[in-house]
Amino acid sequence: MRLLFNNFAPQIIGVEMAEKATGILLDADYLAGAQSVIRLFFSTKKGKLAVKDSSFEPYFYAMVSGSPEEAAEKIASMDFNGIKPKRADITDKKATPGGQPEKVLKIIFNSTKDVKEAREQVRALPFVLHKREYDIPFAKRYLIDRDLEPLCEYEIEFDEKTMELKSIKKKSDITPPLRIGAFDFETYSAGNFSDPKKDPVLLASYVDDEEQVVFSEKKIKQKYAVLVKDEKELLEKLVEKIRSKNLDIICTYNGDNFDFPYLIERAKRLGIKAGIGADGSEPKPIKKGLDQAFAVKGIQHVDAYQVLRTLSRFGIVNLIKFDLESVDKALFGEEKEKITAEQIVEMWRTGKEIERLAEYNRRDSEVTHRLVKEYLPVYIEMGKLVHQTLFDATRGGASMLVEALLIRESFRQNVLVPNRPSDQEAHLRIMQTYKGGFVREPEKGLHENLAVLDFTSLHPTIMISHNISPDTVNCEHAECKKNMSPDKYWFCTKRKGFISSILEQLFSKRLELKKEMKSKKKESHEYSALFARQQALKILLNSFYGTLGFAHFRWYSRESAMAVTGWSREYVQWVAEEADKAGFKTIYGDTDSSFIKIPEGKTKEDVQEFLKKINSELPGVMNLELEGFYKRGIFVTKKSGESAAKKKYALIDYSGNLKIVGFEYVRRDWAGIAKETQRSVIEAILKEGNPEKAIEIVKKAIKELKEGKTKKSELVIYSQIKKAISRYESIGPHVAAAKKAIAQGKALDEGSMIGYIITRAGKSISDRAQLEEFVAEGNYDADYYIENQVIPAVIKIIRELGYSEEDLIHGGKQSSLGAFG
DNA sequence: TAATTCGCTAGACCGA
DNA sequence: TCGGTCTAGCGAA
Repeated sequence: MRLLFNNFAPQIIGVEMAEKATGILLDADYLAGAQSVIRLFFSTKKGKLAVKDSSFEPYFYAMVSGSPEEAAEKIASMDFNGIKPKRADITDKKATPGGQPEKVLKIIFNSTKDVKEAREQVRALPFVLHKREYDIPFAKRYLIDRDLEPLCEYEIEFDEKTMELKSIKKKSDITPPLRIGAFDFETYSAGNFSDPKKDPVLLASYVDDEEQVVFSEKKIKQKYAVLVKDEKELLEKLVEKIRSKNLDIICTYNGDNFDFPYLIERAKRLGIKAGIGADGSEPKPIKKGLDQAFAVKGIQHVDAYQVLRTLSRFGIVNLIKFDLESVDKALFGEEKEKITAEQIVEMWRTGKEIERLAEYNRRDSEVTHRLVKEYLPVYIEMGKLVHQTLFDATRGGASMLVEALLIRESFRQNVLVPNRPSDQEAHLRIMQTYKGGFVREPEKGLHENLAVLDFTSLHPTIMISHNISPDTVNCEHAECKKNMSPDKYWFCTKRKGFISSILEQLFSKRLELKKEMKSKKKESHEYSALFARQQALKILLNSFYGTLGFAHFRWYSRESAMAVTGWSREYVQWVAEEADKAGFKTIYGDTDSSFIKIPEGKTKEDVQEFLKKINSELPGVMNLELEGFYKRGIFVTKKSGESAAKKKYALIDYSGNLKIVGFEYVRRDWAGIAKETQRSVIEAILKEGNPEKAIEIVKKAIKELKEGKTKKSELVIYSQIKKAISRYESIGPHVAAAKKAIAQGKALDEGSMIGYIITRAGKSISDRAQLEEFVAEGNYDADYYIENQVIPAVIKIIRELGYSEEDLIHGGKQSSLGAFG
C-alpha cells in the first residue's frame, strides 16, 4: 500500500492492481489545475492514505426559458472568454421542496476555476433565468453528492499505481479512537508581543497520550526536556516529532492566529520546511473573513480556542476569560501558573527558573490536549450529522452547520438549493426586524413556594407542531388557514415542510438517544458516546430558529421566524392564564417559561396535575415541563422608576441551591467585590431570611474598600473591545484603558478582553481606568467602587426589604422585617 | 465569513 | 453643573 506518510515500508503487490484499505475519512480537498481532481484522506492503521477521484466534475445548475434541450446544446458548444463547458446535461430537479421536477441544466466544467469564471456569463445569457448551486465548494459538493460522512470508517478499493479510487463503502458509523497530539510555543518578545519576523521560538512542547516533550536549546532538568542546539533544530525536532506520530488531529490553543503562523514564518526565516502535513506540505492559511484558520494536509487541525468560543456561544460552557489559565480553572478546577510575556523573557535571559518556564510550556500543551479530548466527541458527532470535516465543524457558526445539513438534505430530496441573497437583499432584510418572545413584568419583591414551568425546546417544537418551514408559508389550500399564526401567516397542513420535517427527525432522534442513555451506566463509554450525539443534536436543533431570521441565510423566511415567536408568545401567555385560572399566581415569565406561586392550600401534586392538563391540550410534540420547585425567590425594581426589572431574579430551591439570573453577579463587566457582595446579600436573604446579616455584609465590604484593603483581583472589571479602536464614538473606560495600554506597547485590538481597574488619578471614570496589569495593589478609587459598584449592586435588593442606602452607610434600623411575615 | 429579539445599565457626550 | 440622549456591552431566552 502506498501511503503518503507512514511508519512502514511501502508494500508492492505486483499482480493485483487494486488495493484495499480500511480507514477513517478525515478530509477531502481537490487538486486545482486544468482538471479539478478530488482527493480523499483516510486514516488507516498503517498511516495516512490519500486517494484521488477524477470522475467527479465541477458543475452548477441553470434554469432556462424555452427548450432546455436547445439551451443545453447551445451552452455546451459555447466559449466563455476561452472557457468551454465540458457538457450540459438535462436533469430533473425540483425548484422548491413542494414543487414538481422540472428540466434544469446541469452545466459541467473541467475545473472549479472555469465554473467561477463562466458562471456569471452563463447567467447573463438571455434565455437563462436563474443560476443555482454555483457557490458550493467542490470538495463539500463531492461529500454531499457521494453521500460520504467524514469521521466514519470506510472500506475502499483503489488502483495502486494511480491511487485512483475504485470503490468506497461505509463500514461503520462509529468513529474509532483518533490519534491526538498538541503543541505549543513560548516565544521571545521585546515588548508585550512577539514578532515572528525577528523574535525566536524559545521553547516548544508536544503532548499526546503517550509522551510529553519540551524542546529547548538551554539545559533543563526535567525528564521531559530534549536539548537542541539552536532554534532551527528545535523546530526541526518538533516537526519530526509531529510527523513520527502519524496524527489524526493536531491541536493548538489559538494556533489559527498564533502558533501556526509563527511556525511558518520562523521556518521560512531559518530556511527549513515545516512540513507536518501528511504529504509533507506546510500548514496552510485559510481565510475566514477577517480571521484566518490553519489547515494541515491529511490531519485535522482543531484549535481548542475556537472550539471553546463556539461552545461558549451555545452556552455549553460558561467562560469569562479565554486564556488557558482561566479556562483550565473554570473547566477542570486546576490552578495553572500564569507567566507573562515579560517574565518569559526574563526567565529565559537569566536562565533562572527555566524549569518553571519549561513546565509552563508543557502544561499549555497538556491542557490543550485535554480540552480537545474533552470536547471533541460532540464535534465528531456534529461533523457526521452535517457531513463536514472536523476542521469545518469546529469553526462553523450556527448558520454554517444548519446550511450544510440542509444542502445535503436538498440533494437527497432532489431539490435545488436556494441562492444566498445579494448584499443589497441582505441589507433590506436586516432593516426588517420582527417581534420576539414575550417577557412578563415580574411581581416585584420576595415570594415563597414557587414552581418554574417551561416548554421543552420551545422553538423547535413549535416549528415541528405547526409545520413551520419557508416552503409551507401561505399554501394554496383554504383549509390550511386553520393553522394560522398570530401574524396571519398560515402553514400547510397537507404536506410536511422541508425544514420542519428535518427538525422532526432530529428531534425524535434525540429523544431516542436520551432514552437509550438511561439504560447505560453514566461512566460507560457508550453513555459518553450517546451524550455527545444528543448534545450535537441539541446544538443543531436550537440553531434552526435563529437562522430563519438571519439575513444571509439561504432559507431565510421572516414569515416563518415571525410565526415561531408569535406562537411562542401566544402559548406562554395561555399557560399563564390557565395557571391563574387553576388557582396559581403567575409572577413572571420569559419567552418559554412561567413562574407560578403555589398558594396556601395547593401542593406540588397540584402543579403536576396542572402540567398534565396543559400537555393534554398542547399540539404535536410541544411539551410543558417542570423546571423545578423553589422555596423562595426575589425580584427587584429597575434602577429608576417603580417597575420591576425583567431578566433579573434569584431563586433558592429546597436543597439550598441558589440560582442567580441576570443580576450583576453573573456579569463580567462588574467588579468582583460588587458581585461577591451581591451574592452574599442574596444568599443571606433567600437562604437564611436574614436581612440584618445582608446589611452587615455590605457594610463590611464598604469598610474594606475605604481602608484600602480590597485586593486588586476583586476590583477588575472586564469588557471587550468589540470593534477597531479608532471606530469608537464614545470612549468608555475599557476603551480608554486599552488606548493607554496600547501607547505603552501592549498588543490590544478588536476582540481583546480588557480587564481594568478604576484608579485615583484622573477626572472622568475613563481617565482613571487602567489596565489591570499596570495597576499596583492598593491603587484604586474607593469611592468609585463603593458608589458605582457595591451600592448599585445591592441597593435594589436591600430596598426590597425595607432598608435604605442610609442604612448601609450609617447605623441602620434594627427593626425586624415584615417581608417574610 | 455572518443565528434571533428583549431588556438592563453605565458612562460618555452634549446643550443649556 | 445638570439632565436628557446616545453608544456600548452583556446577559436571558
